Amino acid sequence: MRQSQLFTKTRREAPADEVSKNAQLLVRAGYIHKEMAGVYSYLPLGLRTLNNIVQIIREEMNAIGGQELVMSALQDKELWSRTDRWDDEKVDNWFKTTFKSGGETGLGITHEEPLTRIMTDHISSYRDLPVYAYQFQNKFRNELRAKSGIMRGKEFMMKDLYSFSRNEVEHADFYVRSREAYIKVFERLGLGDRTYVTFASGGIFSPFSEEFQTVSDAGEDTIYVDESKHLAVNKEVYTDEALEKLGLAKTDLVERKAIEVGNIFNLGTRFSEKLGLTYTDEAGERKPVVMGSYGIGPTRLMGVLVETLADDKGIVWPEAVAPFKYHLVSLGHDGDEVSTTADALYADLVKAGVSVLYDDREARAGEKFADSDLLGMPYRIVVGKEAAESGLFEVVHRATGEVVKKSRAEIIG
RNA sequence: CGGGCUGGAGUAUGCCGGUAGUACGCACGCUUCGGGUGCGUGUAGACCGGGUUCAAUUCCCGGCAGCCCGACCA
Repeated sequence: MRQSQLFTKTRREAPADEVSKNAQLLVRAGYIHKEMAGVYSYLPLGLRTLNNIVQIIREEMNAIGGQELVMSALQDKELWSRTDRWDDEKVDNWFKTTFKSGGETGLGITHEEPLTRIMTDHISSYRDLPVYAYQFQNKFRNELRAKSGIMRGKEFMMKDLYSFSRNEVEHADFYVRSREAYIKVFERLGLGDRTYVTFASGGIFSPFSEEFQTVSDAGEDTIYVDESKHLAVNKEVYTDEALEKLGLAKTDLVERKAIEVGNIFNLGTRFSEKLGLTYTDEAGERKPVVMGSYGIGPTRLMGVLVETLADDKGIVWPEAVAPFKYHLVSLGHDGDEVSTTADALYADLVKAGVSVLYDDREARAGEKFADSDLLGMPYRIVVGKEAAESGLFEVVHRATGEVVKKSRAEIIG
């Protein structure tokens, strides 16, 4: 993509109404636009990044048998009443509204209920199980206080997968596989080293659950990390009982601030019993389906990546999620030899299918470099006089600043 | 939800009870061209409602919006 055609522009100064690093940088770089407190739009560069994150998660969910679908945002009050999760006394962060024809609806905060009901149409025999279904969708939660930029919004994207199994054994098998899949996701995103499987409270669902916590000073949670075992315990369940269950010793644990980037829950038969999701087993006996739910927040992850990897010059994307692999920066002017060389290289890269953002704007080198640092592509290819003459291009690694000279063929290769 | 703060050109800000200043941006011209070049000209602004006052962007009240701390976060 030619940067001269990109409608978003960078800003020299951070917006006054943002304090979090992720929002400041993403707004300055033109990745996102703030609509309201806790509500952000994703602009072209931001969407490309988000889509890359989504694709990694999608691949890993598919790899463990997940089937993608998408459910409605508008929710059926009657359905949620059956599980006692409609009443404001029970769940207080609904965005509720009314139909012109009368009656209430709400914007989806999560999707256990609708998916369980969908499954009642399709599951009736043990032969129909197990089923693993997931979606990427914006969730709406009427938080009293949005904060931390895109890491905690009122509208945010979530990947939510739900498992439907015959029994606890089958469920436990998938639960373990989902945990492994999550670990792969965070590794691919470049967050593997600092993301810990974390023992936590199960909330309303069960006594315990597992979270995936990424260590970051911008985090809201406090966890206790065993670095050698790469495990952690959330402060909320930092008890002798929990530590014993995990085989962790207090003396091996260090306190860290962290942000929750994923979680996995055992749901048991709580939803299937209330909503009538049963199947007939081999013996002809009707049984409730055993469920689990598994969430990851792609938009939050995007914020976490900025928080943990950015430096004082701007964003630093891991290659796996960057909107473009290369930022081709031309220092030429008015069709001179330098810009002709850059144009030719750009054409070759596009032809070869290489992901590249081409800064073909009429601007000074300093401004272009500053913008390039801010935008955070993994590699910058600089085309100046030297490159035009020698045919060797400076390829600068954004994260380390390391410079390597490469020929056109080597870059495309 | 409790506590605190803020609201002015597109953005970021200084001052102020009486003609709203600066920087960046943007437009035009010249200049410059490997880390936000320099100069000139132009462009553009007080959240909404009420009150006090001769006079309110400024002070007071209410609303709305935003930010921070805490609480909450299935």
